[in-house]
Amino acid sequence: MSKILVVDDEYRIRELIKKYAVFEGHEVTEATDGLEAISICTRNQFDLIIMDVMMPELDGFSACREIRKRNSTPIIMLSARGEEYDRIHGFELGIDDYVVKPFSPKELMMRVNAVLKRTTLDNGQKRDVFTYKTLEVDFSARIVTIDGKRVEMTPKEYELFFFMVKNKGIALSREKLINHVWGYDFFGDDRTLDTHIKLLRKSLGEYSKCIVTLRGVGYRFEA
Amino acid sequence: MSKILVVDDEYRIRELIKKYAVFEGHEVTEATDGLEAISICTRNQFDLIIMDVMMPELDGFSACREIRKRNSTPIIMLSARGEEYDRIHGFELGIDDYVVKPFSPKELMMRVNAVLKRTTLDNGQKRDVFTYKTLEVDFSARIVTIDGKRVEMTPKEYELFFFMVKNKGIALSREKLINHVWGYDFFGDDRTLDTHIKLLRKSLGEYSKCIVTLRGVGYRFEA
DNA sequence: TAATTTTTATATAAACTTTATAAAAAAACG
DNA sequence: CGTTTTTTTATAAAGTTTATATAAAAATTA
Repeated sequence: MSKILVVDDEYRIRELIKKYAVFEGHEVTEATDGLEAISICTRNQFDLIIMDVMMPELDGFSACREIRKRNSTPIIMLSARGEEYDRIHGFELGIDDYVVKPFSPKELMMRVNAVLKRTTLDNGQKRDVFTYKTLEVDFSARIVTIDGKRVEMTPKEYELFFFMVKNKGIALSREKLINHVWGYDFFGDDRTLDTHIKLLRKSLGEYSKCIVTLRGVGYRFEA
Repeated sequence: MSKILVVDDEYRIRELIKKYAVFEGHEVTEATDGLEAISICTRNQFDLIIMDVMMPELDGFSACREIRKRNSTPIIMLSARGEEYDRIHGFELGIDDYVVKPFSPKELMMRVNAVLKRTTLDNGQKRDVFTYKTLEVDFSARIVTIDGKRVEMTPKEYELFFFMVKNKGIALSREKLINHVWGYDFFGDDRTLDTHIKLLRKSLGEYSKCIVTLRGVGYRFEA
């Protein structure tokens, strides 16, 4: 059983999806446009969002972007054939899958279950995953992947990276980073952090630029 | 849960907003006019202010301006259709959003949540952001943007600017600025501050005029 | 012993301060 | 008042310092 948010301005579509999803044992919440979807998402945590691209008030892409600023709930997009092909296929927005309208409810449900399976652990708990383009950080499994390929990281690299990702968009002072990764009783060399940042950047390849140096302060992870 | 201040002279409107906001899990404080709003704001810190434009004693715009002199709490304005279109849409007062009266409580709540989400970090903490026209200073991220474009600043520029913005509208003596940015043990040249003010003004472009020279005293940031 | 972490040493790039000069404002003076 | 002098701030450029990146060696840990 998963909590699903269905976002579509057409009542008929919402009901159709709801019917099938409830039949599969899921709990469904509805929203009629992007604005409402965002509003609901700020108050509730869903396991999956099914969202139409074309909607009044606020379109699906914009809503998706807004929602992703807060959390990384999996999103399946519904779109008319040929509609915004690039944006759906691009990883920019971190869309997990898409279904072309008109769709067969059966096919949609297959995709829904596939996504849910990806984001659910064997023990039924939800995976805590951060996604940005082709970079995936699985906090539950302590696994980082780029383009689907596993990125090996040493314990210190993990700690440093996870802390930065968890605090993305926030300026982190060298002191804060050291205190968190090495502990408050670390009196080591000042270059230790640099070295680990260097190793981390090397591991991150093309995403190394996400770690921004804040001269005189520390570092910040941007995504 | 956020702390919201509702400012409107009509009891019915206040109660309506309060009912919905409390339902969404927020904590609501009420004020009946601009004067009272300012008074309350000097004693309390809110996460959001919902304020009517037309009020006795002191109108919403004036109150907004006064409040913004002290802090940059997000503000949503309520206005009758066609009322002061320019001032609401202009960035002058730094209004975050507006809703036309009569409004649907549902729509207002969506906008409330949208604004609150914008000002909340991933970790749930409030983002510390200052906004004036198209100038945005994100203290949490240590990022300055103008027209949405990033403005790169050196550490000293940041320190100087952040201190001035935090003390906007206040005359800051050269001594005070130097003590804060360079520390009390700085015995450098007197031109050092000038040079950094110059660099800062260059970075600020059109907003350079916000840094006013107070001959014989120091500088003041105006916004 | 291999993997990982820390330290050391050095390079490099960025940022800071000083110097010198120009410009502007205020004060002094006739 | 208008002009000159003094004081203060603005600006540009050169010189100096500092912070971080990087490589490699040493130490630690598993």
